Amino acid sequence: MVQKTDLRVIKTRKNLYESLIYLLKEKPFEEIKVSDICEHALINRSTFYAHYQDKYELFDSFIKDLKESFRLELKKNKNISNSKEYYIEMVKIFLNHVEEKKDIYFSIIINNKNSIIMDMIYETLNNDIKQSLDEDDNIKSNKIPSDIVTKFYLGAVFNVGMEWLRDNNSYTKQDIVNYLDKLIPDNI
Amino acid sequence: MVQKTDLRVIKTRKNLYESLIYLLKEKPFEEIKVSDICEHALINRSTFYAHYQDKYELFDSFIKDLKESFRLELKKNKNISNSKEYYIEMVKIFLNHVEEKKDIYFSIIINNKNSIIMDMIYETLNNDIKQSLDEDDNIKSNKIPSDIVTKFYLGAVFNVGMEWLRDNNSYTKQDIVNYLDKLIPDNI
DNA sequence: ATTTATATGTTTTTTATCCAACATATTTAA
DNA sequence: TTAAATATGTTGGATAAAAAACATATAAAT
Repeated sequence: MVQKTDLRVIKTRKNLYESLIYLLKEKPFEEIKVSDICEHALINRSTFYAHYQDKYELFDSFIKDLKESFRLELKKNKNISNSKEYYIEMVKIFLNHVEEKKDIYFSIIINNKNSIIMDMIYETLNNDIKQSLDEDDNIKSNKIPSDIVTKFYLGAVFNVGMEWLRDNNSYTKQDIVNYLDKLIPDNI
Repeated sequence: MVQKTDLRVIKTRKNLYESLIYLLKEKPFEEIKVSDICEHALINRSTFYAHYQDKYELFDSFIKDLKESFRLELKKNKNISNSKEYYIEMVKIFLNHVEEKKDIYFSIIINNKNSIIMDMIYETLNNDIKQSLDEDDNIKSNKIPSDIVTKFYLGAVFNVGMEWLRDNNSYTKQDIVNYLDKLIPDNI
């Protein structure tokens, strides 16, 4: 049995994350000092260094956790990977996730860490599909190789989602879902 | 020199307060268990009891702190106590304070702890006037005794503010300030 | 009425965090 | 360019909080 993390550790990390997000809304990442983060988080600086080497490591760790939470949400998608329903469900989860944490994503975007989000999300989605393909042995046979089909729709869905994330106002979540529903053929 | 409180203590109390407020939005005070508060605050129950006897003491302490923060804001009012400007400024500070913490006040109100707020605010305002009268030796002489005048306008302003707090939608802060401006004579 | 489950308090030991002080680096001002 | 001010890392000792276990009390279920 995996023994669970000390509550104090959980709170310390939580506070540091939240402090970082808070400060990212105020000023660019490069201008944020470790001492700022600690001060706002009510964490002693020595404690900071007990957890992270520097603010970069904190940021990485934060992104890693964000990824993990996204991954967990994706896990709820029970459809088979190369089906229309799978992609539609995937994009819904993605949009909900981003909406829920829009403060965070917005902060990351205005700090020009755009590519980090893209990498993070793409990798998570991609792994999800991989795993789902492995678990699922009865994939419909097809003229086009399954991994090609996968990449094709993943790329498509991912790019539409990213566009929605960047340009936050033009379309509702439902719009996006509807568009994708029309774009993806019923039987892949 | 007064040595400052350990950061850990500050955070523990902060977490417990926030947890209480959070839970007060979900269910009535009487239904909230100490264990609920701790669980949501990520605080060990034994730590809770190191700070407070029970949830009632936590609540009292919370109200006390609320009062203190209100008192500090009031201190910024530099006008002399028995002047129109003083009362107008006082009501502005009061309205701002309530607006800023409306989540909290709302929670307290729906839990029928209305009288606690009223007592707390009235007492704070009243003390502020007392102190301000003490500090200020050149109060304008007047036919009516100064303390009567004080109680009169304090009661008036307080009651209007309370009405605004109770009935949260009918008037804007500016409305209230305007009405009071008309109701209070220019030279008291 | 008796069992079962939840909640309340309390205690001891272990540990994460705080604090304070220091040396070193980096930035800003004179 | 040098001095002053901020920021970064590190350390050892003090302490608040966590964990785990226990006894008691209250509420819910049988």
